[in-house]
This record gives sequence, structure tokens and C-alpha cells, in this order.
Amino acid sequence: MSGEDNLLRLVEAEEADENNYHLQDQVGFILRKAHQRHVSIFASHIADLTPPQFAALAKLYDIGETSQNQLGTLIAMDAATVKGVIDRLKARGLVEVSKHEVDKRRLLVNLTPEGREAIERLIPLARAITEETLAPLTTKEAATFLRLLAKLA
Amino acid sequence: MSGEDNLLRLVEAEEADENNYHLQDQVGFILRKAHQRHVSIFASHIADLTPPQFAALAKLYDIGETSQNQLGTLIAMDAATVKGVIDRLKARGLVEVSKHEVDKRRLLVNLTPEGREAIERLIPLARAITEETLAPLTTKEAATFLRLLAKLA
DNA sequence: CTGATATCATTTGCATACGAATGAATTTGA
DNA sequence: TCAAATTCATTCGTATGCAAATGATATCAG
Repeated sequence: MSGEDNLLRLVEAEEADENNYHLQDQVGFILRKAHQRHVSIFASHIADLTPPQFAALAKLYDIGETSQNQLGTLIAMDAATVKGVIDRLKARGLVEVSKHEVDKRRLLVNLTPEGREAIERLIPLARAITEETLAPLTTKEAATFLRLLAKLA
Repeated sequence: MSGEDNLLRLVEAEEADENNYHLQDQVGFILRKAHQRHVSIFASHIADLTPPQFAALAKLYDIGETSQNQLGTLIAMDAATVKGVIDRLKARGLVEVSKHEVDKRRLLVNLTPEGREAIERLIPLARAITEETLAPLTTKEAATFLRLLAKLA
């Protein structure tokens, strides 16, 4: 085989690599799969609540009563989505809503005693979920990953 | 202030830290936000297709005709989800389906010429999407991030 | 060969997720 | 002050995403 042949092969290989699009290497696709895996782990530990519902309860537990819109901002949900989440939590008696006395546009949301009891019971499970999600990484890798992930989010 | 006071404060701080659950530090929550950001970037570059629809086209372009179920496995979608995605791509003339000659359970899916033209046109945009998604990271950080993310997915 | 098991696809029901449109209430600015 | 712009919430439409049930077909085991 001549040197020219080798060069030709190399050039063709580079072109093939450039022209080839591998879905499984794209950050968006892997991000979607990692998210799916996390949701699955979450469901295996906490069967009666979804991650968004848990997020709403956890944030209300953290900051106390707030408006539906503000809550949505804090847990990264748009107005339409947060409404559905709050409606379902309300139907289950975990949160209660009331009108803001001064600003009549606002809908205040707060935990009920049942909601408070629920989130206090679930937080230890949530810690286990985080741990299991990160289990494929070493402690050091997990710290690096979280740092970089936060830069992307 | 006595040494005992300092010790008490330290113990209280540690307890507070243990008892405090910060949603915004949990891998699941950040993963969800990073995924949201990616979808948003995707939509800003490719308005007429969703990431799952793009994934289906890209995989069919890569491997050629396959069954609906097999395609679902390759792009990480369950049977119910992939059916909806394929139905919509079919309605737009980007894929076509046919029955497997031997195994009558299987539904074969393939790109149409329009689908092939579309995915060839979109792949350069997809590269830009990946690049923009990873833009907050340096090249080295991005490589590290992708390696760790893949371990989680 | 045939009954049990497994696979492929579909359907239903529920839960995010978001764009766009709408209406009510508030704030701003000329 | 008052019209314009903004904010808060709701509704509608579309698109994942998954569990569970169902039906059709194929494979396996005795």
C-alpha cells in the first residue's frame, strides 16, 4: 500500500466522521436519557408524587406561602404547567389556595398540615433518590458533574 | 463568647444544613432545567420539528428501515410514545410505514425522500444546537461533562 | 403438535410542558 | 390622571412520556 493510499484513507475517514451524525453522542439526547433515568429512580422511591409535584411541595416548605406565579418561577415551570400541578396537589389536600388581599390578581398557595407532613416524610427519600441517581459516579465525579450541569441549567 | 458557644453554633449549623433541603441543589431538579434549556435552544434553531421527532429521523437516516419498536428502543422511547411521534411524522410525509412480510406483528418505518432531504438539511443545525447548549462550558469542561453525563444516562 | 409464553403494536388515562390567546387587575409614564 | 404597558392567572391546543390493558402474532417447551 502506498503512502498516497494511506493519506486518502485518512482524508476519507475524516470526511466520514464529519458527515456522520451520531445521535447517541449529542448532549441533548443524552440529557433526555439521563432525565428519564432520574424520573424512573424517583418513581421507584416515591410512587404517589411526581418530581414536579414534589418540587412544588419542597419549595413551599422552604419559603412558605407564595403566589402561584412566583412558585412557578422558583421551580422552573411556566404558568400553565404550574396551574395543573397545584390543581392536583389541591385536589389531594396537600396545598390550599387563597386570594391575595391587596393584589387581587394573585393566587396565594400554601402547604396544608397534610402537605407539611408529607414533605417532611419525603425529604429523606429524596436524598436517597439523589444518591442513587449519582451512584454511577465517584464522589469527586459527582461534584464535578453537578458544577458543570449547573452551568448549563 | 465561650468555646462551648462556638461548639453549639457549629452543631446547630450542621444540623440546620442536614435538615435543610435545597431543591435547587438536587441533581434531578438541575437535570430537568438543563433539559428544558436544551429544548428551548433546539426550538430556536429548528422550529418545525421537536427533538424526539428529529431523533427519529436522524436514527432512520443512520440505520435505514426498521420496526417501530426497534426504533423506539434506539431513541429511548416506549412503544406508546414512539407511535405518536411516527404518526405525526407520517402525517407530514417525512416517514412511511409498511408491514413486515414475514413477521406480521411488525410495522416497518422508513424515511421518505422528503424525510431524507429534511434530515440532511437539519443535521448542520443540530450541530449548532449542540454547540450552543454546551457554550457555557470550555471545550475541556464539555468533554468532561459529556463523559460523566453518559455514565448517568 | 399445542398450550404457555413472549413480542409487537395499539389504545386509554394521566401528568408534564409550552406557545398563544384572553381577561382581570395593577403599575407606569407622559 | 389616565391611557398604555405590564403582570397574574386561566384556557386551549399540541406534543411528549409512561403505566396498564388488550389483541394479534410468533416462539418455545413438553
